[in-house]
Amino acid sequence: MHYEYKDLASLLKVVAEPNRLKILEMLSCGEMCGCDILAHFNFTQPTLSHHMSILEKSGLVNVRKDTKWHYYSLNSNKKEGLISELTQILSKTDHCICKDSHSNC
Amino acid sequence: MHYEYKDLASLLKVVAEPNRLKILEMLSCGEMCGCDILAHFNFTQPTLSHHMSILEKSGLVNVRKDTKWHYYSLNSNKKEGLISELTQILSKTDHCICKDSHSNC
DNA sequence: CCTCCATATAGATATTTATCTATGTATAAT
DNA sequence: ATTATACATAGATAAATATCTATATGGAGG
Repeated sequence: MHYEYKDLASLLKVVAEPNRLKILEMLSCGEMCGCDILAHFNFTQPTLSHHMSILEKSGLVNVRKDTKWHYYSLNSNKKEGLISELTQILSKTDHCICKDSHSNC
Repeated sequence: MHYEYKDLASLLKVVAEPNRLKILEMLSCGEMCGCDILAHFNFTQPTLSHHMSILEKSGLVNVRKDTKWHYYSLNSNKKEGLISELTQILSKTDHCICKDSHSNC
């Protein structure tokens, strides 16, 4: 299995969760602190902490810590990288994976 | 929770799996039958059947059944819809979700 | 110093899911 | 007819994960 599939799939998994999608959409408008994000959801604070940790580790979201508050923002480069990688892998290219194989496809 | 998040997240979940990503990349070159797809993987035939069923149900992949063989192909409309929805939800828009809320974001 | 507030961590639980083996079904070929 | 091939289904299992309650940490303000 090529690494690119695993890496892209991991990043897609981060995005493939309704609450995290909504968080990312909110952050597309500009940075927000955790407590303001939390106000838009029904789940508890530890659950938000869990989601923010996943978003942070993925690189899709940056954090700026100002004393008590953590301000989260979207990492545009990572976002664009995700979209372009997904677009590319789903598009017909000159280098077709099937042509490398011994299989008769 | 808005339906759009759940629906888009479901579709992203289909794509957020390394083997399915590879299958989709293979299908971007043109249609293939199951047995030829299987030749590119280490898992068993029932596992491929499971993945193809998920891809089919999501609408990302179409099937043409010719007697013994099932020929799978990428549904370009669905693919483009996925990419455009993801792009849109991650982009700054006039209608910001935060501006609808009573929260002070 | 004590109390609120923002966030993180620990630990438990229920659900989802990717995989396997075993088996069924349907078509093709000999 | 019997055998081989392509695919699906059933049932089991192990791993991942989204959520909760309870608790810890650390800064702000009285």
